[in-house]
Amino acid sequence: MGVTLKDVARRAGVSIKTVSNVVHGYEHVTVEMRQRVNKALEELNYQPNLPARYLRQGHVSIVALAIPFLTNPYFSDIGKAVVSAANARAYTVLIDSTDGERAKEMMVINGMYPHLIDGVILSPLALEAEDLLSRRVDVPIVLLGERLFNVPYDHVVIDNVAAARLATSHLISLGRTRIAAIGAQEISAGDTARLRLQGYREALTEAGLAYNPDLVTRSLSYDRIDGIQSMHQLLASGTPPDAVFCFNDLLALGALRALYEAGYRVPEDVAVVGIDDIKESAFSMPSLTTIAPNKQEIGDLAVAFLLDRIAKTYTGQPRQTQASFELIVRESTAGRAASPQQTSPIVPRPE
Amino acid sequence: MGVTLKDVARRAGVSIKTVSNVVHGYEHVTVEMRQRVNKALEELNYQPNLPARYLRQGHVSIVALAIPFLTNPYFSDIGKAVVSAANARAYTVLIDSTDGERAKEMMVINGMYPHLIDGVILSPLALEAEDLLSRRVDVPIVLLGERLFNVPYDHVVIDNVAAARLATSHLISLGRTRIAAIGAQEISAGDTARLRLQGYREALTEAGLAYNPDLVTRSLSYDRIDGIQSMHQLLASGTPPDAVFCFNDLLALGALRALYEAGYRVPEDVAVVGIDDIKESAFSMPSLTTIAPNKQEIGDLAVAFLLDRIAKTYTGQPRQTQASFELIVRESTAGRAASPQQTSPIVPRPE
DNA sequence: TTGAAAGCGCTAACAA
DNA sequence: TTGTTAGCGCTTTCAA
Repeated sequence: MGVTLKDVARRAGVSIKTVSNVVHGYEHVTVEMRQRVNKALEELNYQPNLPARYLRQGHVSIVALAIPFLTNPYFSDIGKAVVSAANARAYTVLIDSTDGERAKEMMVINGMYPHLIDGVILSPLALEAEDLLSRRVDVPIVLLGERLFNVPYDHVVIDNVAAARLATSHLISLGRTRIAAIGAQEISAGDTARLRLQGYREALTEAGLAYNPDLVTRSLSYDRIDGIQSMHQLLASGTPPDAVFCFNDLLALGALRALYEAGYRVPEDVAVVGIDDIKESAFSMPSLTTIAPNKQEIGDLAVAFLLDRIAKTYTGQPRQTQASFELIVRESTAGRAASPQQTSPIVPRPE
Repeated sequence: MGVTLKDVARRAGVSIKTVSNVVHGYEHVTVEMRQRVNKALEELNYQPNLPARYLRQGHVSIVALAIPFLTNPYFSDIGKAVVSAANARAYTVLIDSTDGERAKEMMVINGMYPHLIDGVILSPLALEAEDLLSRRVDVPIVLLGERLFNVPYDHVVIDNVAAARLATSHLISLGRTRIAAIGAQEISAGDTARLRLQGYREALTEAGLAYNPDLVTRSLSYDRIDGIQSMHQLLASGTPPDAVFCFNDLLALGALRALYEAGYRVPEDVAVVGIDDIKESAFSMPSLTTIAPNKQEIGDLAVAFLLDRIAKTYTGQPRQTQASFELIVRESTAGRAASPQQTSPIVPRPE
């Protein structure tokens, strides 16, 4: 196997403990000892055996991040944010994708890597509240996203109602009146859709516009293809909308694609807004106006909550925090006047 | 801490070994014993302590995958492929991003997670051959991509020269003669650019077209923004190209964006081809013709090579394999006649 | 300031 | 078929 403390100790002619002390930067070691040990360490290229250390210490300084899809740019952005937040606190992140399957999410919450991680940050898609309530392992969990609020775990979200209201209001401010919504879902599927639909309706009401169910399409998943289908459906209906609020960027990019296929001009004929601010949205044709959640803030908050729980620095009631977001106006609503990749953030008005 | 084998043994009134036998599905255990143990296992919700097992066994059934950028869709696709290949062989994957920084790549090859992983699949960007040659740890490594061929490690690639030749030939077959190339690099930066440029030139020569350096642009990185800049540069030059071969999809998507900004029609005025087949390319406007490397095959091969090395099933000379690839023709070269996404049923468009 | 020894939870060799 | 025990490499008392 590898080089052990024992090997180093023998080489340096000292005890194991002394080597361990040097490795850990323990203060009270004579300079001469320290030099001798460091020399042996270097010569033998000692690498600590982490499993052994973990076995002894009982914790591992690793957290898992479980997201539905690694290849969804929103989630890979979140992944990046979590990794950087965790690294800043000397934690390693093990990234896992659940494919939105309940079975995999169950494995995540019920100790997929027993004793190999100190905690989990989970963005659930299929899990039900009872799954979380009946779990038998006690590894700390922090939840991300708009599902499972009635469950005793720390949770990081954005204010979806406010975000949707801001997006819709922006379309209204352009003078649009037939504003469609893409991405509604049956109640059972989750809360994201419900909250965003609520924000959409609130903005309409506030502006004195009637809510028209014919302008709202449903889709099970939130991928580009769903946006394409929904948009085609809206265009095929009697009177096409003059604006669309899509419940995420991938849907919006699909909608742009469908409008392109059908020969509509964006934003002249139809203005489009999304939510997520994935990188691609700054480069689509036209570039996409969107709500940008502060992803780094989401990562920072989630890691902070989780490490609190792990260290038992905080043992109180479950906390729920909302990360900030902003509207980024691009060509899909402002036309070519908007500089494509530049951001012109509009901060939501305080509640 | 958690529930241990000892706890279970006490509960079931048997020895630790018997419990261990049951946990591992050892054959020679009486039914009655097995039942008693399973009951205790269930009641106590036993979770094996992996670090302890690893310490004992000396290996961990985990491999690391180190890619430059998690948020680059090509690499997240590769990540997905590697994870599925590894899972199929009962291995867990720890995904890491190096940001293309030499320091981080050095950490990866020099035992970032000592004893916590059995091997590494690395897609190097900044590392030099000597870095790999002088490393002192002996964790198996498999290399991905077009760098560092003169180094004694297993390596999975695609035939870049052939791929570039195919892409360029496709443009030639459309009758284009002023074919530009976006993504060339100084020699030092790596081999991808050199090989793809070589394939481009071979295709030109084969067709009796002259190589024109003015039609070749350089870019340090391969992001959308680089494609935008290069394309603008080409358009600003005296006579604009009638086709462009971009050295990856992100460059090509940037080029599409620049053509859109400048008011050119694709493919009528300028045809565009990329390499990578990231998901977004099927949905861009127009959708992007591209070379699709078989990413699952890349993942399968890399994992197979690595597990061979870990198990010492293979200890011979370093192996180098080329994964297959294919040309996917979409709108950016075939026009609206091409079906935009191979997979999707598109609702017919009015006019 | 340094050393000796116990023990983390597990598996494997050996005994019964 | 089941039990006992040693030891993986480390950290942590406790002594010296």
